[in-house]
Amino acid sequence: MSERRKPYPFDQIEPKWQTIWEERQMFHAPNAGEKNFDPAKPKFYILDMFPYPSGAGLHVGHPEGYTATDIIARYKRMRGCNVLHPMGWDAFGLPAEQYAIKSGQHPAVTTRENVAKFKSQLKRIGFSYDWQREINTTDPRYYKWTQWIFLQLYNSWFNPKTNKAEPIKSYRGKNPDEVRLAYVADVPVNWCAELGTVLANEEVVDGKSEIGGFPVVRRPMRQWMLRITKFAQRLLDELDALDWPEGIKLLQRNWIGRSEGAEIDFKIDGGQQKIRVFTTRPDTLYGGTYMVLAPEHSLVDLIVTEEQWPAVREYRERTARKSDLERTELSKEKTGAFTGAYAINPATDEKIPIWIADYVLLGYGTGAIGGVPAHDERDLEFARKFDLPIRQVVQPLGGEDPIGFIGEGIAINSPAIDGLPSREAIRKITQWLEERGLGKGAISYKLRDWLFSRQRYWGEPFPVVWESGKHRALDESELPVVPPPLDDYKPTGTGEPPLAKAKDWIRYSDEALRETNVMPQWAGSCWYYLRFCDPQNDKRFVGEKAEKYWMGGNKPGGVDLYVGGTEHAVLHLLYSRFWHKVLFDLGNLSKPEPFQRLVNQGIILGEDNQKMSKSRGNIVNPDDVIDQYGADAFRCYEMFMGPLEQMKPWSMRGVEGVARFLARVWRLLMRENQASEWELSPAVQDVDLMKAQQRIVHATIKKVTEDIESLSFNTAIAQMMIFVNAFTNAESLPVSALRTFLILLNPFAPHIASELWEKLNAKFKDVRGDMAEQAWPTYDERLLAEDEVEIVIQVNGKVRDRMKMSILATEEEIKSAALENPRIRELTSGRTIRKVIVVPKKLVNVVA
RNA sequence: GCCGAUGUGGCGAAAUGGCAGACGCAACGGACUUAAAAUCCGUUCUCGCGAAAAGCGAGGUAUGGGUUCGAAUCCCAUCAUCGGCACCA
Repeated sequence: MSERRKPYPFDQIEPKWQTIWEERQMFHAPNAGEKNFDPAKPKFYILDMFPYPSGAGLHVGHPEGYTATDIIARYKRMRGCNVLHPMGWDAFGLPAEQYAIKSGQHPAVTTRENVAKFKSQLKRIGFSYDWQREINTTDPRYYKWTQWIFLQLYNSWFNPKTNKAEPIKSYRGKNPDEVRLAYVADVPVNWCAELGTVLANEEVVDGKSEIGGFPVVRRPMRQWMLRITKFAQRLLDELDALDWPEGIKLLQRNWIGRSEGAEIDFKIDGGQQKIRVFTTRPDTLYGGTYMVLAPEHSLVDLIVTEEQWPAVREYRERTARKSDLERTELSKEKTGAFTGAYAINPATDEKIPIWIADYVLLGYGTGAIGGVPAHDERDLEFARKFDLPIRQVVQPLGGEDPIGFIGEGIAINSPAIDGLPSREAIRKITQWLEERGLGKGAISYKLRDWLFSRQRYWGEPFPVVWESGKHRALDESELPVVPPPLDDYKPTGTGEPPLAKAKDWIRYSDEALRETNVMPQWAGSCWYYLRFCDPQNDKRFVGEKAEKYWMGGNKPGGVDLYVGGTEHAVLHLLYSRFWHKVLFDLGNLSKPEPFQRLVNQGIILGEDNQKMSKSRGNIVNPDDVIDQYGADAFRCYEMFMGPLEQMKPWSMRGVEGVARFLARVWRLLMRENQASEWELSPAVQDVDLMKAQQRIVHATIKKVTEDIESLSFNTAIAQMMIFVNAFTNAESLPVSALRTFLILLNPFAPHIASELWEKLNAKFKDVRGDMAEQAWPTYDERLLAEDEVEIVIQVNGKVRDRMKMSILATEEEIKSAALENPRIRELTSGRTIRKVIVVPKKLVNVVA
């Protein structure tokens, strides 16, 4: 790099202040009982989504949200809050392990290196994290409690009567293993051969693994599951009171996917069994001309006839081989097989054929449907393909084609409900079914139970052992369960977890073997915000008092502001809420929700307006930016780019512009003497402010304060630029105005603000203390007001002239002044003035 | 296909019912300099009438309509881009 002279010595002052902050531990937030804890201060918990420390290091997208939260954190401290602003590492899981496998090093080693790199990068940006609270999900002192939470899930059940999680002891049924919130099931899972593990539905995108983009196939395996579906209704309802973007709430609602309808039992013709179906349109029951089971449905084996057996078996094998991708790609063409069996439509008492088809999913509803081809697109397509009868039972209100009509209309050909509009028909037929014991109203959710085990090495081991084919949870006292130091931790590829290779480790006792699956990546991040409240506690996952204090307040959610990317809208944010509710129900937490306010930062694109990626070569590394322009410029540019939540492209020119602004701030106070040393400018004097100066000082306080509160950092910076432009070239610079300005600047550019503050302190004795200890200034609305304002005069909405009026002028005075204005008179002459609208202090509109 | 977000100068953007383009970038001109960089000052939406400047007029916030004295902002329709879901019965 050329030895261009730096516009101001950021390369010296930035490390200097970072060292001072660290030495004095200025951003440590004391808990109750610690020294310097002030119970009079209100708490403010502001949280970033902690990163996966990948090998690539930080890119400029990470610090966008982090800078926003840091500004708020520093601002809130100056406003007298006790601010919890922590950082940690989400270091278990697939990305870390894939990287380790690629680089040939043990994940523990690469994780340690990556954490060190991320931490040093974050420190260079000057974030005011309380590093005493740093946590790492791969630390046994941390994952001990992740395992402990798993035990809480294992040892509890969801009581539908109380609508709460309760200790398993309160369960009165025979087999508690059927209701535990953590349970084992043989289920068709998303198996990714390349990654050697199963994945959660949420981790599969378009039939490929979210990480790596490898093919994923369906395959039945014995897995640990978490009964999140029991909480579907609460996860839905309790969204309402959260201050989250509506879009994110909607994503979660859609993911949970609640539908109201009915469950209806169809008798099998000539058999004892019943097949239960779920439908949102029980009013179309009379139109049910056939029935479809999911190919994997357990009743298929029992009902299939001799002659149809080969065709059914062939079809089932074919669908089982299909990956999710194929199943959706081939969705245009319906497939299926006839079982040879018949069911009785409970409304019409007609015999209808039972088919299997892969457009019916085992995991949703009851895994079976009554086919109503006239009023369902998919059923219609299926019926046409296989030549099944189509019977209209809903009459559209408009002139639409009744066949394939899926909207609401009037029930026809349905004796029990003929003539009723759809909604009423639904109510009536549901009642009709209930009276006859044929069905009942029901609610179904798209949300599935959470597949919680992974066949990998780099994750939390389960605190579970197996004894004569049965699982048993370990006692709390046996935690943490530490994984063995395996040399060969690569996935086996067979579905057997790598931990199975540790022959000594898995032998728990003569009778018992350890569970060899590990928990998924999301486990550690599900509760890390709780651990931050009390990270050193080795008696409890979080101390009661600490949790009450930091997660307290009068809203349902504990964290006051949570900033992170939209990509976690349904994964992390849903899982966290689920765990939180379980822990809350069991009496371990004081609030039902983790995060009160959520803000998503937008993605930062490369200079070419494309998503940053290695292959495009458009990645910007924060270290390079800081080398050239300094951390303060980096921070300010990240915020000046545009609204926080918006997607926006990076621009090095833009960084330069912001760096110029900071250099102007520096030179406003400092000048270079003949020995090329920086010294305080003689223009800085202890003098009173002129009226115009006072006005701009107070306008800047107002704008910056309000903009920080509304997270509009870009316009806050613009206002500070206006301030500097206004004071540049002033003959004398009142020290009080500069002090106020530096306080406002401090959350954005803390290094330069601290340094200049120190320079002022060295010469002027008017104020004591460090920059970071100063109180946030307040503004006086009276000092903002000008004596005179310019008022725009419009004729028919078009600006025709302006005039200066006293701020005190009445509406009447403004009106007559406008009408007397010669230009306006000229323009309105010969016309009748019909109306005059006066907006005080702003404008007059003459309607002629 | 369904749901959601966004659309304003050469570029990032501001203004959320009252002067469109604050602030910054870029470009151009000037000052300083032997020169350059840096810095400081100024100009820059489009078209028309002015020799030119000042000035004046008209148009302009994706497109077409509407509400209103007044619309980037509210309503309806269309188009484009981005994101999510996608046989969920």
